[in-house]
Amino acid sequence: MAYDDGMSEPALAAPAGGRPLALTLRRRILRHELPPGTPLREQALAEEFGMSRQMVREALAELEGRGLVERGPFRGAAVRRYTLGDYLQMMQVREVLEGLCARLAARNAAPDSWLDLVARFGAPLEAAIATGELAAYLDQLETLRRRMRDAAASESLASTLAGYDDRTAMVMRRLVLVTDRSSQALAEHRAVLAALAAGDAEAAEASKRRQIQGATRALERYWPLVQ
Amino acid sequence: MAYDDGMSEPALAAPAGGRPLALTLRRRILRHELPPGTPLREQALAEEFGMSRQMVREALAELEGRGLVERGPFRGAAVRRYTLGDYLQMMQVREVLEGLCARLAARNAAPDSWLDLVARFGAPLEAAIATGELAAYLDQLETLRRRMRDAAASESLASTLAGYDDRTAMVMRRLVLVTDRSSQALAEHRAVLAALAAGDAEAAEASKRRQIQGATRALERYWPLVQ
DNA sequence: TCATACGCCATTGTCGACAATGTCGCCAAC
DNA sequence: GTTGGCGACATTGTCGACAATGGCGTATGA
Repeated sequence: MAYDDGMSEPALAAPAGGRPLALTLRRRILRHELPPGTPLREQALAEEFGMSRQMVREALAELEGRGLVERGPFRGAAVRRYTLGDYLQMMQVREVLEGLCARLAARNAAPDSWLDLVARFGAPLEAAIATGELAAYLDQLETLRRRMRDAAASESLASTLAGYDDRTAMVMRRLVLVTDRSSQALAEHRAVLAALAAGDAEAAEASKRRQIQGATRALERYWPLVQ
Repeated sequence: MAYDDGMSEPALAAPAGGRPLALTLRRRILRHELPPGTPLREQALAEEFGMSRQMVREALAELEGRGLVERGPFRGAAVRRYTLGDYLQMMQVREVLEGLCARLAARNAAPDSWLDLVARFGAPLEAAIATGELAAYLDQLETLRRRMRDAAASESLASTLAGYDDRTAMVMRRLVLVTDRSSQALAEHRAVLAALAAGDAEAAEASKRRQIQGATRALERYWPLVQ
Protein backbone atom coordinates (compact mmCIF):
# COMPACT_ATOMS: atom_id res chain seq x y z
CA MET A 1 0.00 0.00 0.00
CA ALA A 2 2.77 2.40 0.95
CA TYR A 3 1.49 5.75 2.07
CA ASP A 4 -2.08 6.11 0.76
CA ASP A 5 -1.92 9.48 2.43
CA GLY A 6 -4.96 11.54 1.34
CA MET A 7 -3.36 14.33 3.31
CA SER A 8 -5.23 17.05 1.43
CA GLU A 9 -8.61 16.39 3.00
CA PRO A 10 -10.05 19.18 5.12
CA ALA A 11 -11.00 19.57 8.72
CA LEU A 12 -8.13 18.00 10.55
CA ALA A 13 -5.95 20.57 12.20
CA ALA A 14 -2.37 21.68 12.03
CA PRO A 15 0.46 19.24 11.29
CA ALA A 16 3.19 21.00 13.23
CA GLY A 17 5.45 18.01 13.93
CA GLY A 18 7.98 15.97 12.08
CA ARG A 19 7.97 12.48 10.65
CA PRO A 20 5.49 11.56 7.90
CA LEU A 21 4.38 8.33 9.55
CA ALA A 22 3.63 10.17 12.76
CA LEU A 23 1.37 12.55 10.85
CA THR A 24 -0.48 9.71 9.14
CA LEU A 25 -1.00 7.78 12.37
CA ARG A 26 -2.05 10.96 14.12
CA ARG A 27 -4.71 11.58 11.47
CA ARG A 28 -6.03 8.05 11.75
CA ILE A 29 -6.15 8.26 15.52
CA LEU A 30 -7.97 11.60 15.49
CA ARG A 31 -10.49 10.23 12.98
CA HIS A 32 -11.13 7.24 15.21
CA GLU A 33 -9.96 4.90 12.46
CA LEU A 34 -7.53 3.66 15.10
CA PRO A 35 -9.63 3.62 18.29
CA PRO A 36 -8.00 3.81 21.73
CA GLY A 37 -6.35 0.55 22.68
CA THR A 38 -5.47 -0.44 19.12
CA PRO A 39 -2.03 -2.09 19.19
CA LEU A 40 0.59 -0.56 16.91
CA ARG A 41 3.12 -3.21 15.86
CA GLU A 42 6.44 -1.93 14.64
CA GLN A 43 7.06 -4.62 12.05
CA ALA A 44 3.56 -4.37 10.59
CA LEU A 45 3.79 -0.60 10.26
CA ALA A 46 7.26 -0.85 8.75
CA GLU A 47 5.99 -3.19 6.04
CA GLU A 48 2.79 -1.24 5.39
CA PHE A 49 4.65 2.01 4.88
CA GLY A 50 7.78 0.57 3.33
CA MET A 51 10.22 1.90 5.88
CA SER A 52 12.58 0.53 8.47
CA ARG A 53 11.49 -0.44 11.97
CA GLN A 54 13.80 2.20 13.37
CA MET A 55 11.85 4.97 11.61
CA VAL A 56 8.58 3.49 12.85
CA ARG A 57 10.06 3.49 16.32
CA GLU A 58 10.91 7.17 16.16
CA ALA A 59 7.44 8.02 14.92
CA LEU A 60 5.92 6.07 17.81
CA ALA A 61 8.22 7.86 20.25
CA GLU A 62 7.04 11.18 18.84
CA LEU A 63 3.40 10.18 19.22
CA GLU A 64 4.12 8.99 22.75
CA GLY A 65 5.56 12.40 23.52
CA ARG A 66 2.42 13.99 22.18
CA GLY A 67 0.25 11.80 24.39
CA LEU A 68 -1.43 9.96 21.53
CA VAL A 69 0.29 6.63 22.10
CA GLU A 70 1.29 4.68 25.19
CA ARG A 71 4.30 2.40 25.26
CA GLY A 72 5.54 -0.09 27.80
CA PRO A 73 8.94 -1.80 27.79
CA PHE A 74 8.72 -4.96 25.65
CA ARG A 75 4.98 -4.52 25.58
CA GLY A 76 4.76 -2.40 22.49
CA ALA A 77 2.70 0.62 21.58
CA ALA A 78 -1.04 1.18 21.51
CA VAL A 79 -3.34 4.10 20.87
CA ARG A 80 -3.61 5.78 24.23
CA ARG A 81 -6.89 5.55 26.09
CA TYR A 82 -7.89 8.39 28.40
CA THR A 83 -10.52 8.22 31.10
CA LEU A 84 -13.30 10.77 31.41
CA GLY A 85 -11.42 12.17 34.39
CA ASP A 86 -8.34 12.68 32.26
CA TYR A 87 -10.36 14.58 29.68
CA LEU A 88 -12.00 16.75 32.32
CA GLN A 89 -8.58 17.70 33.65
CA MET A 90 -7.40 18.51 30.14
CA MET A 91 -10.44 20.65 29.48
CA GLN A 92 -9.79 22.54 32.70
CA VAL A 93 -6.33 23.44 31.43
CA ARG A 94 -7.62 24.14 27.95
CA GLU A 95 -10.09 26.57 29.45
CA VAL A 96 -7.43 28.89 30.85
CA LEU A 97 -5.16 28.47 27.82
CA GLU A 98 -7.84 29.14 25.23
CA GLY A 99 -9.02 32.02 27.37
CA LEU A 100 -5.55 33.52 27.30
CA CYS A 101 -5.41 32.90 23.55
CA ALA A 102 -8.69 34.75 22.99
CA ARG A 103 -7.57 37.65 25.17
CA LEU A 104 -4.27 38.01 23.31
CA ALA A 105 -5.98 37.67 19.94
CA ALA A 106 -8.38 40.46 20.85
CA ARG A 107 -5.52 42.68 21.95
CA ASN A 108 -3.29 42.06 18.95
CA ALA A 109 -5.66 41.93 15.98
CA ALA A 110 -7.76 44.75 14.61
CA PRO A 111 -11.45 44.25 15.45
CA ASP A 112 -12.36 44.51 11.76
CA SER A 113 -10.13 41.58 10.89
CA TRP A 114 -12.70 39.20 12.38
CA LEU A 115 -15.62 40.37 10.27
CA ASP A 116 -15.21 37.67 7.62
CA LEU A 117 -15.39 34.97 10.28
CA VAL A 118 -18.37 36.67 11.90
CA ALA A 119 -20.13 36.44 8.56
CA ARG A 120 -19.20 32.82 7.97
CA PHE A 121 -20.29 31.81 11.45
CA GLY A 122 -23.65 33.50 10.85
CA ALA A 123 -26.31 32.23 8.48
CA PRO A 124 -24.03 30.07 6.27
CA LEU A 125 -22.83 27.77 9.02
CA GLU A 126 -26.28 27.67 10.62
CA ALA A 127 -27.63 26.41 7.32
CA ALA A 128 -24.78 23.93 7.00
CA ILE A 129 -25.48 22.49 10.42
CA ALA A 130 -29.20 22.33 9.73
CA THR A 131 -28.56 20.26 6.61
CA GLY A 132 -26.02 18.08 8.34
CA GLU A 133 -22.94 19.32 6.52
CA LEU A 134 -20.76 18.78 9.54
CA ALA A 135 -17.55 18.66 7.53
CA ALA A 136 -18.01 22.30 6.61
CA TYR A 137 -18.63 23.15 10.24
CA LEU A 138 -15.48 21.34 11.39
CA ASP A 139 -13.54 23.02 8.63
CA GLN A 140 -14.60 26.52 9.64
CA LEU A 141 -13.96 25.70 13.29
CA GLU A 142 -10.43 24.78 12.35
CA THR A 143 -10.03 28.07 10.51
CA LEU A 144 -11.26 30.00 13.52
CA ARG A 145 -8.83 28.22 15.81
CA ARG A 146 -5.92 28.89 13.50
CA ARG A 147 -6.79 32.54 13.09
CA MET A 148 -7.06 33.04 16.84
CA ARG A 149 -3.70 31.42 17.48
CA ASP A 150 -2.01 33.36 14.73
CA ALA A 151 -3.47 36.56 16.14
CA ALA A 152 -2.36 35.66 19.66
CA ALA A 153 1.18 35.56 18.25
CA SER A 154 2.58 33.37 20.99
CA GLU A 155 4.64 30.48 19.73
CA SER A 156 4.74 29.00 23.18
CA LEU A 157 0.98 29.17 23.70
CA ALA A 158 0.28 27.82 20.21
CA SER A 159 2.57 24.87 20.78
CA THR A 160 1.05 24.01 24.16
CA LEU A 161 -2.47 24.32 22.80
CA ALA A 162 -1.52 22.13 19.85
CA GLY A 163 -0.62 19.42 22.35
CA TYR A 164 -4.04 19.63 23.96
CA ASP A 165 -5.65 19.62 20.54
CA ASP A 166 -3.89 16.37 19.75
CA ARG A 167 -5.13 14.73 22.91
CA THR A 168 -8.70 16.00 22.82
CA ALA A 169 -9.39 16.29 19.08
CA MET A 170 -10.70 12.77 18.69
CA VAL A 171 -13.45 13.05 21.32
CA MET A 172 -14.25 16.65 20.36
CA ARG A 173 -14.70 15.59 16.77
CA ARG A 174 -16.91 12.68 17.77
CA LEU A 175 -18.90 15.01 19.99
CA VAL A 176 -19.82 16.96 16.86
CA LEU A 177 -20.41 13.93 14.67
CA VAL A 178 -22.25 11.68 17.11
CA THR A 179 -24.31 14.11 19.18
CA ASP A 180 -26.53 17.04 18.30
CA ARG A 181 -24.68 19.85 20.00
CA SER A 182 -23.44 21.77 16.99
CA SER A 183 -25.99 24.59 17.08
CA GLN A 184 -25.38 25.19 20.78
CA ALA A 185 -21.65 25.25 20.17
CA LEU A 186 -22.10 27.56 17.21
CA ALA A 187 -23.83 30.09 19.46
CA GLU A 188 -20.90 29.94 21.88
CA HIS A 189 -18.39 30.51 19.11
CA ARG A 190 -20.47 33.44 17.84
CA ALA A 191 -20.20 35.06 21.25
CA VAL A 192 -16.41 34.78 21.11
CA LEU A 193 -16.33 36.27 17.62
CA ALA A 194 -18.60 39.11 18.68
CA ALA A 195 -16.22 40.00 21.49
CA LEU A 196 -13.24 39.83 19.12
CA ALA A 197 -15.00 42.01 16.56
CA ALA A 198 -15.76 44.47 19.35
CA GLY A 199 -12.13 44.52 20.39
CA ASP A 200 -13.09 43.54 23.95
CA ALA A 201 -10.28 41.37 25.27
CA GLU A 202 -11.88 40.59 28.62
CA ALA A 203 -15.17 39.58 26.99
CA ALA A 204 -13.31 37.47 24.46
CA GLU A 205 -11.53 35.57 27.23
CA ALA A 206 -14.74 35.14 29.24
CA SER A 207 -16.82 33.94 26.30
CA LYS A 208 -14.07 31.61 25.12
CA ARG A 209 -13.94 30.08 28.58
CA ARG A 210 -17.71 29.66 28.54
CA GLN A 211 -17.41 27.90 25.19
CA ILE A 212 -14.89 25.45 26.60
CA GLN A 213 -17.08 24.92 29.64
CA GLY A 214 -19.99 24.13 27.35
CA ALA A 215 -17.89 21.61 25.44
CA THR A 216 -16.77 20.08 28.74
CA ARG A 217 -20.34 19.65 29.96
CA ALA A 218 -21.30 18.06 26.65
CA LEU A 219 -18.34 15.71 26.87
CA GLU A 220 -19.38 14.67 30.35
CA ARG A 221 -22.98 14.12 29.32
CA TYR A 222 -22.35 12.20 26.12
CA TRP A 223 -19.25 10.36 27.35
CA PRO A 224 -20.65 6.87 26.66
CA LEU A 225 -21.29 7.86 23.03
CA VAL A 226 -17.93 9.37 22.19
CA GLN A 227 -15.69 7.13 24.23
CA MET B 1 34.23 9.22 33.21
CA ALA B 2 30.96 7.45 32.52
CA TYR B 3 28.05 8.94 34.36
CA ASP B 4 29.49 11.09 37.13
CA ASP B 5 25.86 11.64 38.02
CA GLY B 6 25.67 13.38 41.39
CA MET B 7 21.94 13.02 41.01
CA SER B 8 21.25 13.28 44.70
CA GLU B 9 22.03 16.97 45.00
CA PRO B 10 19.13 19.18 45.95
CA ALA B 11 17.25 22.01 44.31
CA LEU B 12 16.78 20.80 40.82
CA ALA B 13 13.20 19.79 40.20
CA ALA B 14 11.33 16.66 39.25
CA PRO B 15 12.78 14.12 36.81
CA ALA B 16 9.53 12.94 35.25
CA GLY B 17 10.94 11.69 31.94
CA GLY B 18 12.72 8.69 30.62
CA ARG B 19 16.26 8.03 29.50
CA PRO B 20 19.12 8.51 31.98
CA LEU B 21 21.28 10.52 29.59
CA ALA B 22 18.39 12.91 28.96
CA LEU B 23 18.13 13.51 32.69
CA THR B 24 21.85 14.16 33.05
CA LEU B 25 21.97 16.55 30.11
CA ARG B 26 18.83 18.28 31.36
CA ARG B 27 20.46 18.86 34.73
CA ARG B 28 23.61 20.27 33.16
CA ILE B 29 21.59 22.55 30.92
CA LEU B 30 19.44 23.83 33.79
CA ARG B 31 22.58 24.49 35.85
CA HIS B 32 24.08 26.46 32.99
CA GLU B 33 26.99 24.05 32.81
CA LEU B 34 25.93 23.67 29.19
CA PRO B 35 25.02 27.23 28.16
CA PRO B 36 22.65 27.90 25.24
CA GLY B 37 24.30 27.27 21.92
CA THR B 38 26.61 24.53 23.18
CA PRO B 39 26.86 21.85 20.48
CA LEU B 40 25.96 18.32 21.56
CA ARG B 41 27.87 15.80 19.44
CA GLU B 42 26.43 12.31 19.34
CA GLN B 43 29.73 10.42 19.12
CA ALA B 44 31.32 12.42 21.94
CA LEU B 45 28.34 11.87 24.24
CA ALA B 46 28.24 8.18 23.33
CA GLU B 47 31.87 7.75 24.35
CA GLU B 48 31.61 9.89 27.49
CA PHE B 49 28.64 7.92 28.80
CA GLY B 50 29.64 4.56 27.42
CA MET B 51 26.56 3.97 25.35
CA SER B 52 25.64 3.61 21.72
CA ARG B 53 25.03 6.57 19.44
CA GLN B 54 21.47 5.38 18.94
CA MET B 55 20.69 5.83 22.64
CA VAL B 56 22.27 9.28 22.58
CA ARG B 57 20.10 10.09 19.61
CA GLU B 58 16.93 9.12 21.43
CA ALA B 59 17.92 11.19 24.43
CA LEU B 60 18.53 14.19 22.18
CA ALA B 61 15.16 13.65 20.52
CA GLU B 62 13.52 13.62 23.95
CA LEU B 63 15.24 16.86 24.92
CA GLU B 64 14.24 18.37 21.60
CA GLY B 65 10.64 17.48 22.37
CA ARG B 66 10.99 19.16 25.73
CA GLY B 67 12.32 22.31 24.10
CA LEU B 68 15.76 22.11 25.70
CA VAL B 69 17.64 21.23 22.55
CA GLU B 70 17.37 22.29 18.92
CA ARG B 71 18.27 19.98 16.07
CA GLY B 72 18.62 20.55 12.34
CA PRO B 73 19.00 17.87 9.69
CA PHE B 74 22.67 16.95 9.33
CA ARG B 75 23.49 19.94 11.46
CA GLY B 76 23.41 18.24 14.81
CA ALA B 77 22.04 19.24 18.19
CA ALA B 78 22.76 22.21 20.40
CA VAL B 79 21.43 23.58 23.65
CA ARG B 80 18.46 25.68 22.61
CA ARG B 81 18.73 29.43 22.93
CA TYR B 82 15.59 31.44 23.63
CA THR B 83 15.17 35.16 23.11
CA LEU B 84 13.82 37.45 25.80
CA GLY B 85 10.60 37.62 23.78
CA ASP B 86 10.31 33.84 23.91
CA TYR B 87 10.69 33.86 27.67
CA LEU B 88 8.12 36.61 28.09
CA GLN B 89 5.63 34.57 26.08
CA MET B 90 6.37 31.51 28.20
CA MET B 91 5.90 33.48 31.40
CA GLN B 92 2.56 34.73 30.13
CA VAL B 93 1.41 31.13 29.72
CA ARG B 94 2.98 30.10 33.00
CA GLU B 95 1.01 32.84 34.71
CA VAL B 96 -2.39 31.37 33.83
CA LEU B 97 -1.22 27.80 34.38
CA GLU B 98 0.37 28.42 37.78
CA GLY B 99 -2.69 30.46 38.69
CA LEU B 100 -4.92 27.51 37.87
CA CYS B 101 -2.58 25.26 39.83
CA ALA B 102 -2.80 27.47 42.91
CA ARG B 103 -6.59 27.68 42.66
CA LEU B 104 -6.95 23.90 42.39
CA ALA B 105 -4.47 23.34 45.21
CA ALA B 106 -6.43 25.66 47.47
CA ARG B 107 -9.66 23.86 46.64
CA ASN B 108 -8.35 20.35 47.08
CA ALA B 109 -6.04 20.54 50.07
CA ALA B 110 -6.98 21.27 53.66
CA PRO B 111 -5.86 24.80 54.67
CA ASP B 112 -3.95 23.37 57.63
CA SER B 113 -1.82 21.21 55.35
CA TRP B 114 0.15 24.30 54.31
CA LEU B 115 1.15 25.36 57.80
CA ASP B 116 4.52 23.63 57.71
CA LEU B 117 5.44 25.48 54.53
CA VAL B 118 4.16 28.76 55.98
CA ALA B 119 6.55 28.24 58.87
CA ARG B 120 9.51 27.34 56.66
CA PHE B 121 8.91 30.31 54.39
CA GLY B 122 8.89 32.59 57.44
CA ALA B 123 11.91 33.43 59.55
CA PRO B 124 14.06 30.41 58.55
CA LEU B 125 14.19 31.20 54.84
CA GLU B 126 14.51 34.91 55.51
CA ALA B 127 17.60 34.17 57.54
CA ALA B 128 18.91 31.80 54.87
CA ILE B 129 18.57 34.44 52.18
CA ALA B 130 20.17 37.08 54.40
CA THR B 131 23.23 34.84 54.86
CA GLY B 132 23.35 33.93 51.20
CA GLU B 133 22.30 30.29 51.56
CA LEU B 134 20.58 30.33 48.23
CA ALA B 135 20.69 26.55 47.83
CA ALA B 136 18.34 26.20 50.80
CA TYR B 137 16.02 28.76 49.26
CA LEU B 138 15.96 26.98 45.90
CA ASP B 139 15.38 23.72 47.68
CA GLN B 140 12.36 24.95 49.59
CA LEU B 141 11.00 26.61 46.47
CA GLU B 142 11.14 23.24 44.77
CA THR B 143 9.28 21.66 47.68
CA LEU B 144 6.58 24.31 47.48
CA ARG B 145 6.14 23.76 43.76
CA ARG B 146 5.86 20.02 44.19
CA ARG B 147 3.36 20.30 47.01
CA MET B 148 1.16 22.66 45.04
CA ARG B 149 1.14 20.41 42.01
CA ASP B 150 0.41 17.32 44.05
CA ALA B 151 -2.45 19.15 45.74
CA ALA B 152 -3.82 20.35 42.40
CA ALA B 153 -4.11 16.67 41.49
CA SER B 154 -4.15 17.25 37.75
CA GLU B 155 -1.79 15.01 35.85
CA SER B 156 -2.35 17.02 32.72
CA LEU B 157 -1.60 20.36 34.36
CA ALA B 158 1.44 18.99 36.14
CA SER B 159 2.86 17.62 32.91
CA THR B 160 2.33 20.87 31.01
CA LEU B 161 3.83 22.91 33.82
CA ALA B 162 6.81 20.56 33.95
CA GLY B 163 7.46 21.43 30.32
CA TYR B 164 7.52 25.12 31.14
CA ASP B 165 9.74 24.43 34.12
CA ASP B 166 12.22 22.73 31.82
CA ARG B 167 12.36 25.67 29.47
CA THR B 168 12.46 28.43 32.07
CA ALA B 169 14.31 26.82 34.96
CA MET B 170 17.77 27.86 33.80
CA VAL B 171 17.05 31.58 33.67
CA MET B 172 14.87 31.47 36.78
CA ARG B 173 17.67 29.81 38.66
CA ARG B 174 20.19 32.33 37.46
CA LEU B 175 17.80 35.10 38.39
CA VAL B 176 18.07 33.92 41.98
CA LEU B 177 21.81 33.29 41.91
CA VAL B 178 22.95 36.33 39.95
CA THR B 179 20.58 39.05 41.10
CA ASP B 180 19.34 40.18 44.48
CA ARG B 181 15.65 39.54 44.10
CA SER B 182 15.21 36.66 46.54
CA SER B 183 13.69 38.61 49.39
CA GLN B 184 11.14 40.26 47.10
CA ALA B 185 10.27 36.85 45.64
CA LEU B 186 10.02 35.39 49.13
CA ALA B 187 7.38 37.95 50.01
CA GLU B 188 5.38 37.00 46.93
CA HIS B 189 5.55 33.32 47.77
CA ARG B 190 4.45 34.09 51.33
CA ALA B 191 1.34 35.78 49.97
CA VAL B 192 0.48 32.64 48.01
CA LEU B 193 1.00 30.45 51.05
CA ALA B 194 -1.14 32.75 53.19
CA ALA B 195 -4.00 32.41 50.71
CA LEU B 196 -3.58 28.64 50.63
CA ALA B 197 -3.53 28.45 54.43
CA ALA B 198 -6.68 30.55 54.47
CA GLY B 199 -8.36 28.20 52.01
CA ASP B 200 -9.06 31.10 49.65
CA ALA B 201 -8.81 29.72 46.13
CA GLU B 202 -9.38 33.02 44.34
CA ALA B 203 -6.75 34.78 46.44
CA ALA B 204 -4.32 31.92 45.87
CA GLU B 205 -4.72 32.22 42.12
CA ALA B 206 -4.40 36.01 42.18
CA SER B 207 -1.31 36.03 44.39
CA LYS B 208 0.32 33.26 42.41
CA ARG B 209 -0.21 35.25 39.24
CA ARG B 210 1.31 38.30 40.91
CA GLN B 211 4.32 36.20 41.87
CA ILE B 212 4.81 35.12 38.28
CA GLN B 213 4.40 38.71 37.11
CA GLY B 214 7.08 39.75 39.56
CA ALA B 215 9.44 37.10 38.26
CA THR B 216 8.67 38.20 34.70
CA ARG B 217 9.50 41.81 35.45
CA ALA B 218 12.74 40.75 37.11
CA LEU B 219 13.63 38.62 34.13
CA GLU B 220 13.06 41.56 31.81
CA ARG B 221 15.11 43.90 33.95
CA TYR B 222 18.08 41.62 34.54
CA TRP B 223 18.02 39.92 31.14
CA PRO B 224 21.60 40.85 30.24
CA LEU B 225 22.81 39.18 33.45
CA VAL B 226 20.98 35.87 33.20
CA GLN B 227 21.12 35.38 29.48
C1' DT C 1 -12.28 -29.70 35.48
C1' DC C 2 -9.24 -26.34 37.04
C1' DA C 3 -4.85 -24.51 38.51
C1' DT C 4 -0.01 -24.21 37.55
C1' DA C 5 4.49 -24.60 35.49
C1' DC C 6 6.97 -24.60 31.29
C1' DG C 7 8.60 -23.66 26.68
C1' DC C 8 7.93 -21.64 22.17
C1' DC C 9 7.18 -17.61 19.45
C1' DA C 10 6.03 -13.01 18.43
C1' DT C 11 7.62 -8.61 19.55
C1' DT C 12 10.56 -5.16 21.23
C1' DG C 13 15.42 -3.28 22.64
C1' DT C 14 20.19 -2.48 21.26
C1' DC C 15 24.16 -2.31 18.55
C1' DG C 16 27.53 -1.75 14.79
C1' DA C 17 28.27 -0.60 10.01
C1' DC C 18 27.31 1.93 5.86
C1' DA C 19 25.29 5.94 3.28
C1' DA C 20 24.19 10.82 2.94
C1' DT C 21 25.06 15.42 3.94
C1' DG C 22 26.98 19.77 5.73
C1' DT C 23 31.22 22.32 6.97
C1' DC C 24 35.66 24.07 6.69
C1' DG C 25 40.01 24.84 4.71
C1' DC C 26 42.65 25.18 0.52
C1' DC C 27 43.69 26.66 -3.99
C1' DA C 28 43.22 29.13 -8.09
C1' DA C 29 41.45 32.84 -10.84
C1' DC C 30 40.11 37.50 -11.24
C1' DG D 1 43.43 40.86 -1.78
C1' DT D 2 39.17 38.91 -2.37
C1' DT D 3 36.05 35.60 -4.06
C1' DG D 4 34.46 31.48 -5.98
C1' DG D 5 34.76 26.59 -6.55
C1' DC D 6 36.16 22.19 -4.81
C1' DG D 7 37.56 18.35 -2.10
C1' DA D 8 38.48 15.98 2.32
C1' DC D 9 36.71 15.30 6.82
C1' DA D 10 33.62 15.29 10.55
C1' DT D 11 28.99 14.51 11.69
C1' DT D 12 24.47 12.88 11.20
C1' DG D 13 20.78 9.66 8.99
C1' DT D 14 19.33 4.95 7.97
C1' DC D 15 19.37 0.13 7.84
C1' DG D 16 19.77 -4.81 8.91
C1' DA D 17 20.98 -8.26 12.30
C1' DC D 18 21.23 -10.07 16.89
C1' DA D 19 19.88 -10.17 21.89
C1' DA D 20 16.38 -9.79 25.47
C1' DT D 21 11.89 -10.14 27.10
C1' DG D 22 6.95 -11.00 27.74
C1' DG D 23 2.67 -13.36 26.43
C1' DC D 24 0.25 -17.40 25.39
C1' DG D 25 -0.80 -21.95 24.40
C1' DT D 26 0.05 -26.52 26.14
C1' DA D 27 0.79 -30.21 28.97
C1' DT D 28 0.54 -32.20 33.45
C1' DG D 29 -1.04 -33.15 37.93
C1' DA D 30 -4.37 -32.81 41.77
